[in-house]
Amino acid sequence: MRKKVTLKQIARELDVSISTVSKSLRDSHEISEDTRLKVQAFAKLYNYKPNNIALSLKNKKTKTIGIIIPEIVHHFFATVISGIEQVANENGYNVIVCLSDESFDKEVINLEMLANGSTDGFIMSLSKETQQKKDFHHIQEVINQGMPVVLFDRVTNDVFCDKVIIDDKQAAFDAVQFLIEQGFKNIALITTVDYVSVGKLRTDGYKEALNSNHIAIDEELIIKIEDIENCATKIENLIKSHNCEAIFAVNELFAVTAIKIAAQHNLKVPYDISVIGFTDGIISQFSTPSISTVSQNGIKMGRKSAQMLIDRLELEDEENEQYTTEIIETNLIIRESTTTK
Amino acid sequence: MRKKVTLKQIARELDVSISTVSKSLRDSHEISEDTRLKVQAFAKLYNYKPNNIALSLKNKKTKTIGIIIPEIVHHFFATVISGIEQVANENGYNVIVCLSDESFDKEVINLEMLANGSTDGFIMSLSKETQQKKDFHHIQEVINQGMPVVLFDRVTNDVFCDKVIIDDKQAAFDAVQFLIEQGFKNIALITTVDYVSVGKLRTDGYKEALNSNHIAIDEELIIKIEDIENCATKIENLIKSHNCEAIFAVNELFAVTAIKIAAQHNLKVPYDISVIGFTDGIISQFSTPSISTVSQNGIKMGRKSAQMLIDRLELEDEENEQYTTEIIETNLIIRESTTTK
DNA sequence: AGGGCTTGCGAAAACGTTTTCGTGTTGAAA
DNA sequence: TTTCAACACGAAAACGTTTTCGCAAGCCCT
Repeated sequence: MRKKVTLKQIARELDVSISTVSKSLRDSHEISEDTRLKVQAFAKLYNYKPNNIALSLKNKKTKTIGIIIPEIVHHFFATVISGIEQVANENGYNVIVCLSDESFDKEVINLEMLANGSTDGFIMSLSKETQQKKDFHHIQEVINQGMPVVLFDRVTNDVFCDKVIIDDKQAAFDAVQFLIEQGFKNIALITTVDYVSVGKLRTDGYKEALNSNHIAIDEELIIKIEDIENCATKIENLIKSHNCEAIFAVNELFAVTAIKIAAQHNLKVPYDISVIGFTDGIISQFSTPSISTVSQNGIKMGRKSAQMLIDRLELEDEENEQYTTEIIETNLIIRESTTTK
Repeated sequence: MRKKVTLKQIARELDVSISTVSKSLRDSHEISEDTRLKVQAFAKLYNYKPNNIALSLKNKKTKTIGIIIPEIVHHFFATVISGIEQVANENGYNVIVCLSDESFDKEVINLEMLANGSTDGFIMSLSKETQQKKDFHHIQEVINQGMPVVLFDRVTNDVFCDKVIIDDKQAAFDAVQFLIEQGFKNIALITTVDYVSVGKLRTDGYKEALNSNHIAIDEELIIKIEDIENCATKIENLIKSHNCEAIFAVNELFAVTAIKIAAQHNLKVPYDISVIGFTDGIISQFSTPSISTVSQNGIKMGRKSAQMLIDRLELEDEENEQYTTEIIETNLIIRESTTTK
């Protein structure tokens, strides 16, 4: 077992000082070519690589980005991480991933754990519980300590920092508008409870689309799902009791579940009901029928978030207090789950 | 902006030495109750938290696990990370995630980057390119330096370390055996090229199942996909040219693609063709028809990997050279894509 | 020969901890 | 009064770097 070699060991072997070794390896002009080459050869032979931890301590920079998200087993979040990782790597950063599991406490613990020197900044998406409690002191705290934070997707207005979002309301509006243009009037909405920020926004977009087309909002056609486990009966009732012609679902799971339940009642999508979902994930692409959906480009979102964070990290002096909110465009992908009336 | 407070600053404020502060906070009996309480109160007030980097440098332990996987936008890998993260968190470790993107070079770069002090050990799954080149010197190198490595799923016999796998061959055998028991004889295989270790093993299992049931292997019924993009024609040919009654696919994507293509040719699954896939991901669960599949428990795999790594990290003295290979059980989940003949 | 410059190198501080060891003060025992 | 232990605290080393500064030797110029 050949342990990693340090400057000190090289110095001892070659009978020079540590400073000389360090300078030689960094091609300092202070060192004669003789010594420089000798040291470099030796270092190469023993495969010397500087210790990152020591460097971090010295430079007060870890070159590491902390990511805190609700869960990773979720195609959208996975793509975002993927995007973050790309840009991070391009800029010599590593990413350290923590999962809050939708729990406020875990979010706080993870944040505090990483804030003690482990990372230079954070990219986060809020947990459901955090959004519900509206308690963001932990985030404010790390910002006060001078660590930049970028919030994405599930954000809040209560903390000032850079943000990357999609225009959820507009995207929902567009989707519903599309359905209306296909001739549908009785359009149902399957959404989340209101404290989930994106769910609320998409609901707003839905309502606005109906309003601007002078279609009355029928509250019976709107159902709010708390947990996916026992949503079946609610959706069942929706499909049976009303003659809904089309459904806008605020995520993939709701969309595919609706399609399944419809099928169980001998209603074929899209012939009997049209469905549009949200998020272009695996489900939308591969289910039969494939699902028309609002595509939010997770990779792009991740890349943008990482770029904003790194920019701020490498600015450092200017103290640019101008926080910006970046909006990633969405687009409607029309597949097999929609048709015209 | 209130920067993080250090021992030194507390010491200066209270006019005591750094040692005294450190000892007070660690409840040393060397310190009088007076000073101890005074220091603790002050530290609490200023929300002192020890700097992780400094601790890492001192202890030569980072309490961080490096994960290197081919990609994260893949349900299986996401579940594994999730499992790793659970156990890591329970034991006070963080995880730092790097993606090789199926590239050998990126795998090497990431490994070397993290090996310079950033992590205490690694959990990896090999990239396709690495498996193709059969070059594992980078992994051997970090092991030689005394950092434990756990390989999972895509492993190799050429490097000695702890491993966590499923019994791919047996699982494939079971799946095909099941099809045979349903009365099918013309069973096709959609698999990967041979250098993907798990693909090869699953292919072996398929063949063995046929053999042990005295069914001749028809090479025309076996197709090997290199990249998913243009596999359509191959699968099309398979479905059209042969009267294959059932298909065993070595992953979800192949399975769902086969079902789609079959549908395009007016062949209904499972009435005309039965299909079994591999990996119980989103696709299998939510596509219509839902897909019978071999379920590999990613969470369990991740948890086990993390546990093995941490065990070895915290053993440290015993130099236990006994490497073990853990096998995670799989089970066949029968859904709508299979029927009896 | 003396002053000044360049060259080549080492000592030491700094980053923030923990821990070992030493040391001065006190009180009590001899 | 001397001796000794207990007590309370500080100095310093260590982890592995980088970088500033100082210093000695050699050279050139006058």
